[in-house]
Amino acid sequence: MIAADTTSAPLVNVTALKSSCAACSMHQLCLPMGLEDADIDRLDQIIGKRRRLERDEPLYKMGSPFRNLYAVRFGHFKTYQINASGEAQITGFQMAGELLGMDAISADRHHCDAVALEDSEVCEIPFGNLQDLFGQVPTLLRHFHRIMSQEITREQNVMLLLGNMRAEQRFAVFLINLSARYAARGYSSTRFQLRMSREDIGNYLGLTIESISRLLSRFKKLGLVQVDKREVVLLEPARLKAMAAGTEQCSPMA
Amino acid sequence: MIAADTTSAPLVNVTALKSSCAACSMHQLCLPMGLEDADIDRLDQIIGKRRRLERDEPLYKMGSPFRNLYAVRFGHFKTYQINASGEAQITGFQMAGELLGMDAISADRHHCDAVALEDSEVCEIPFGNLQDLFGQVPTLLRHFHRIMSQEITREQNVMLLLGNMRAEQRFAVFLINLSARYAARGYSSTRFQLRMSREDIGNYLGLTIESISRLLSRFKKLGLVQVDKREVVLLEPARLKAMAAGTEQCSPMA
DNA sequence: CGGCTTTTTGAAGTAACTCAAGACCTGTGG
DNA sequence: CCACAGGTCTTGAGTTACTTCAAAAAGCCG
Repeated sequence: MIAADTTSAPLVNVTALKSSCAACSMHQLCLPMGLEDADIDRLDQIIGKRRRLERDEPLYKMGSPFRNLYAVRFGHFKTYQINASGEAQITGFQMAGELLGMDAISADRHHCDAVALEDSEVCEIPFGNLQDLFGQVPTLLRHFHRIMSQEITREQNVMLLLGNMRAEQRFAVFLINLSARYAARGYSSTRFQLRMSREDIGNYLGLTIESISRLLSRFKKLGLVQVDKREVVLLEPARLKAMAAGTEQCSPMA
Repeated sequence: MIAADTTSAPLVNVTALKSSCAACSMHQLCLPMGLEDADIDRLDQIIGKRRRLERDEPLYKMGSPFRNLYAVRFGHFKTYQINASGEAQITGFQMAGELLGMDAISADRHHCDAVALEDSEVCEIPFGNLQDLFGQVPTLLRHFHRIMSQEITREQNVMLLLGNMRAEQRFAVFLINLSARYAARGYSSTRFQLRMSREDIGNYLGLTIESISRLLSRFKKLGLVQVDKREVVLLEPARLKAMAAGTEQCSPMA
């Protein structure tokens, strides 16, 4: 359907795919949030080309030089760090409207790898140009600070999760978090596809793939969720929320 | 020695304690890093009064309205989140030259508690004024972005630690991290005081106080460190670094 | 000193891991 | 279309790293 874009000549590609924030369905969640039309135009002018990625294709690698932030247009990504012994830790899953690459600002090099979980598209946002624009559009600057701050609080929440939650609570938090993010994008909050493997989920939550599988089975048996391959239905979101908050728990095989 | 300041009248206090970044020993690590003298002066003009805190005194609480960022002048702080079930997770320890409160920008409310670990002093940095200054001093803005980005990467490193390191590696990372930060401040990298309790360390590392105590005993027995109360000497920093990197490990009681 | 908190150490328990095997899916080529 | 190979997921059995519980030792401070 859209294969023509990817096979066309580069020049056409760049031109055809030049972004327009105003026309993008994500603009109320993304960088241009709250901007006036005139300012959105100015943002459009500095935003680079779109970039399409296949499943498993890296958007950037740890250590590569930092030039752009990326806004997810559609699809999903994961970001992960690799330690000295070669093991990975997934630090986040990103979906449409979310910004990638902010960890690279401090050292001018990317601090983690970002990989597409499915066929996806991003807008390249040349950071140098964005910085120039900050001086002219204070609203944009403020919103950018909010986005960075939000990333900080998101990570603090993950630290809380990894530092002192039991497996079932971690998993409930994970499901409820996805649910809320899909809801914010106009999708169902109770029925969605997991775009990542069980292994990715386990890695992100500091658990093994087997634990995730068992957790899913348990939640299924308890009537909390319905699962078919990667399709998930949250049957009892309220109880899941309570579990995520830590006010309710389910015994290990009631 | 400096008690006179705290007991003097408020007005005198504010005046006497008005900050001067140029004169501050931390200015090459803190917000004014890399600024020209003229710009440091402009920063000085917006920076609020200093605030002195006693051990265990809160700097801000979760949910309180966000007005200021804080730069630590001396002393140490911890920041922590409290979940619905009332348990805390320490998200960081801050020392001189480090910035507190960036997690509050996104929601205009503080997202965690910050508490002094010992008698400490901070500079209040009214965020509104700082934002005004960003438009006039681009260097300052860029450095601010670097600081926020650095906080993001720091937290990603903690996620890596909590998500897939064994207890001994976590603890080695913790010690090496403190060592490097003291070194950057001109203090010994091999001999320093732990400003936080064993319980705080355990909480931060996702371990129990008993585990920390056992780890310390083991490291002591292995000749890696010397410990007397809260005074720590790193006897084999190279091996500790290797453990932190994951390239070396010590068996559970060799 | 005496009461308090913090730290250490030991013994027992357990949540989650590892190992292992089989089921299930998915895509490829005959 | 089926067969088969390679990955992903599930389930079970046994192990273990860390926790929990408990008690004593050490430090702190009025």
